[in-house]
Parts: sequence; C-alpha cells; structure tokens
Amino acid sequence: MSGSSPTSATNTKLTATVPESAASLDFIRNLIKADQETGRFDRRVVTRFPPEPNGFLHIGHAKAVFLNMGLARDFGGHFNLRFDDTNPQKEAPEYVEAAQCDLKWLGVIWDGEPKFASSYFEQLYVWATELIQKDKAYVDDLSADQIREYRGTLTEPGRNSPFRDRSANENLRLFSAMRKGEFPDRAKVLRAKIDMASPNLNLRDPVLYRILRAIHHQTKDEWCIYPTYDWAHGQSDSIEGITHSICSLEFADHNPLYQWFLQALNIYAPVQIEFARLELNYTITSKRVINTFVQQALLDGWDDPRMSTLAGLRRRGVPASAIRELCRQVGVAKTNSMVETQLFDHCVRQTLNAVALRRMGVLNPVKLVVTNYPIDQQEEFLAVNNPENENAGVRPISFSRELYIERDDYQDNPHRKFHRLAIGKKVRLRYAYIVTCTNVIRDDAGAVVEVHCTYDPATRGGSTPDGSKVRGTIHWVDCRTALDAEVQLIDHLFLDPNVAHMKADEVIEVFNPDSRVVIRGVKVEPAAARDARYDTIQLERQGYFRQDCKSAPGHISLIRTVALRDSWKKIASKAG
RNA sequence: UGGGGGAUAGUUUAAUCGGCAGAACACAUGAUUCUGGUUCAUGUAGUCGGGGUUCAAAUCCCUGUCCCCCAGCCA
Repeated sequence: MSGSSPTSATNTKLTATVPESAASLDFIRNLIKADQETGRFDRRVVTRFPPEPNGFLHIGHAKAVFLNMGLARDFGGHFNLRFDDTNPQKEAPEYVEAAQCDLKWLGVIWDGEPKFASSYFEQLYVWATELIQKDKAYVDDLSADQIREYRGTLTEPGRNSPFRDRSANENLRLFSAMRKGEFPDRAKVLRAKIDMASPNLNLRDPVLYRILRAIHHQTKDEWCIYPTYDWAHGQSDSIEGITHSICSLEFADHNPLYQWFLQALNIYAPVQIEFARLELNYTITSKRVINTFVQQALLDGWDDPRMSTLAGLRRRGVPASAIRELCRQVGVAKTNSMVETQLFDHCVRQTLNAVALRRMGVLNPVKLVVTNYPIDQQEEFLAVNNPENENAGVRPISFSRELYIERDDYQDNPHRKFHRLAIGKKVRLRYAYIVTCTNVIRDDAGAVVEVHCTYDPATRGGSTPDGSKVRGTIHWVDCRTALDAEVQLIDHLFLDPNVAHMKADEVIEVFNPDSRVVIRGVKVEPAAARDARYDTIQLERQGYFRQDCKSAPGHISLIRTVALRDSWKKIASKAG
C-alpha cells in the first residue's frame, strides 16, 4: 500500500488478501495490484456484473461474472449484481428472475441486494439538467435518420445540428416537457454537446435520452424518457463506488465518453478496463439467431441442452464447477480468441469423473443368454459407485440368465485388437462373470437377435482365480430388472466452428440436423434412472448423462452431457 | 483510408528490471487398468515479417504486414 501502516481490521484484510503468491496474474489483476501499491485507489476494490435483462445468461456471461466476482474476492472487495435496464423495449422481468436463478446455480454470490440502473433514473435526470445548465447538453429535434446523416462517417467529420445552439433555458424547458410527455415518441432527444468532428464517433454529440412510451419492468409507467447505455452506465458505476469497471473489448471506444460525463459532472470516476469475451467454437450466443431457431422449432427454447446458455448447460447436466474451471483455464486477456469446445469437454469430464456415480445402461441392446445359467436363478453383485472415490460406496445389481448387452460388443469377424465378444472369445461381464461366446441366433435377414454364452461359476464377481487375463470387460443390464429409457445424444449445434462470426442469415446453413439424436429402446439399471434425476451420472463406457427435466413425468429420458473419451474409435477407424 | 485495440505451438495462455520461451487442452507413442474411462510416462509443436540497440530481445527502438471494434434514439 501507500506506505502507511494498516490501522484497522479492514485495512489489514485488504492488504492481506492481495494475491501475491500466484506466479502469474492476469493483466487486470496486475493493474489493480499496481493501483493499490501506488495508492491510486484509497478505497477497497468494488466490481460489478451488469447484464441487461433482455435474454438468458450464457457461458460468456459466466466468464465476466467470475472475473468480476473473483476480483472482488481476491482483493478483499465488494461485488455488485446490477441490471443495466435502460431499454424497456427489449427487457422483461422474467429475464431478471432467470438471471438470478442461473447465477445462484453457478455459485455466484453478490453483495447486498441486486441493483438496477433504473433505480438511478431520477439522479440521472438531475444530472442531465446539470449538464444542460453547463451548456453541455441540448435537446435536438432531428430525426434518427437525420442524426445519422449529420454524424458524418469514419473518415469525414459530422455537422452540427441546427438545434445545437438552443439556450440553456430553452433546453431545460424542452427537456422537462419531454419528461412530462408533451412530445410523441422519438420526436426529440437529449444529446451531449461534445465535438461533431471527433475522430471517435462516440464523442459526436451522443444521445442521452430518447422518448419512449414503454412500460418498464421496474419503473412501470413512471418515465416516458429513457437514458441510453452511455449516459447511464458510468454514472451508475460512480453511484455504486465501482473502482474497476470491467467490460468487453467493443466498449474501448466508449471509455473517453464514459470519462467525459464523469468529469463534466465532477463526480467520482471509476476506471474502465476492457477484456476479450469468451467465445467457443461451434457455438453461438446471438439472441436474434436463437430466437429465430426457437420460432422454427429447431430449438426447444433458451434452455435447449445444445445451447451454451447457462440454463441449457444446466439442463444438459454440465456442473457449474466445470464452467468455473473452463473460465479459470481460459484466463483473461485482450486478444480476441476462440476457445475449442474440446477444452470445455475436458473440464466437464474432469469434474464429473471425480463425482459422477457409475451406472450401467445399454444404448443399443441385443440379448445375451447365459445358456448354462439356471433359468430360475437370480443373484446380486455389488458394483462400485465411483472408482475415484471409495466413500461413494457400492450398489447391488441384479444378474440372471438373460441380459442386455450392446450390439456393438459382438462382432462376427472382429479386428485383431477387438477385445469383446465373437464366437469362441471370452469377455468379462462387469462385476459378474467371465463368459465365453458359443454361438448367435439370427433372424431371417441374418441380423443377430441373441448372443449365446456360457459362464464360469468360478469367476463370480468378475475375478479370474486361475490368474488368466481377460482383456475385454463389457457392461450389461439384467432383463428382469432393466428399465426402458430413451437417450438424447447431443452434438455441436452447428457444423462450422466459426459460426459465432457468421452473418445471421448464413447461420441456418450450418445447422447440424444431427445435433440431437434421440435413441429409444434403451435399457438401464434402475439406479441409473433414479440417480440421474438429481445428478449427472456416468453410464459406464458411454458417457455422462442427466435426466431431461423437461421430459414427461415418469418418462426416462437421459441427455448425454458429454461422451467418454474413446480411444477404441481411433483403433477401429485405422483398422478400416 | 479517421479513431481505438490486438498479434507467443493447432487452441487458450505464462514469462518480475532486457537474462534458460513455461503450462493446459488437442495430437502421437507406450505403461497401468474389471470402464478401449481414469491415472502415469514420453514425444511432436511457438515468439507476425524485416531492420536496429545489446554480451543477451517475446520484452527496447525503427519499419512493414495481418486481424478485431466503432458511423443505434441497442447494450
């Protein structure tokens, strides 16, 4: 700190919580650390997460929220949730609700009550009149089209509006009349008087207020004029005492305007820092595109399990901690970047591997008959719930003469490295017995309808008392106890990894029609169906699954969160 | 082509004052394994180009190239 010794518990905490041991901090943490060391901020760090409630939160928001909350936590500061609700035409109360629900699920804890930019409307109005009195704002009668014309272009300066030189008194009177509803929607605006020739277009007399007769989800019909983002954002930050206002790269050009307002009003000025937002390949977050897809019934809704909305990821069975881990691995920088979904999948598997209960389920069943097993006999084996965690315990699984196994686990003429069933070959039925395939029964078309095996009673539990090695172990479920289920196999929603940067009307062209494949006739052990309702489970050798919370009551529909890594696929494809 | 931002393995990132370019994912090979999972070991692979300063440059200087953002009364 600035050399003075800490005198209060608060100060002690502040210095003590600066992350110092960390080998490498991101550029924002380095900046804040430097700010604290030079005493640039004499107060503790305050950050905020400021979503507009105009849609569902997605994985990109997760990065922003973890960054802002992490900053506050790391530096012993304060973290606000604020809804930037300045455009009632696009916003709705259900988004305010959903955002809080999604954030809680993510494990985000904000300090105090959620804030709303709309609760600062009166103060913003007062400040606007102050600007007018200082001859720094004026009421403009130009239409939106005319304002655009007058603004000039990237290379040509703009021209002053003919209404730019109205007197402060006239502006005050007109602005007050705007608020009172004396003019039709969009008839007039309040603009800052800055510089129509500025090379930064944001400084060419930006609009501060527009007339809009819309019912606002928070302020109802109290207002018919609404502040723009630029006018509301910085002052809201200032009111909340935000020290570091973190935003995404595209707002860098707004920073001079952000500071201009605060200086003109002579009020506390936070520092704005821009970072690159999170983009995932094969993924889109555009609200407009998502809406179009929902309307065309290509998507279930905002919580479609193929989507990278938090609601979609949650429904898919992705744990919140995996999203946090992804954000941690991705880091924070100013370089535009596109993260591979493989990294995300890795984070999901890593998290789930440690905690997911192992269960057995057969996606594409064929019957296996243990011909030398007594017809009336049934027994139970104990199967471990999670080999990564002994404390997860065991569960009983039922075994009898007729089982379901994966159709793929039998082959007529197997590749040399195929370690599963073929006539004459041995395989271990997981946790049960070693069996030897004797023959298969076929239908008229030649398709296998039953695989026949004999079992060795000495191998009970799957052990090999004679010390022999059995390479293959396959999963199975008992026909007597198996439950019918369906499974939703989720794949990329789009076929083009760069879809996030495509034009909205091109996106439809790369929609992946196989992004959700529903498989029926699946057989699962009872515990699988039971546990998948509350947690994401692993179906051994298949992947991680979660009961679809949107499916009909009593109907078992498991969404595959992510498949297991599969090195056999590579071996098999090499062999041809 | 006005302004702003950026460029380190395939991807995302790290590198204190100018001092051994380091990770993770992906990929490849092998070992272990009652999940072709997990775990472990090993390997392939990088400083945008060209000059300059220096014993020493990802880092400093000059110069060029490429990418992203900005012309909403959206945020």
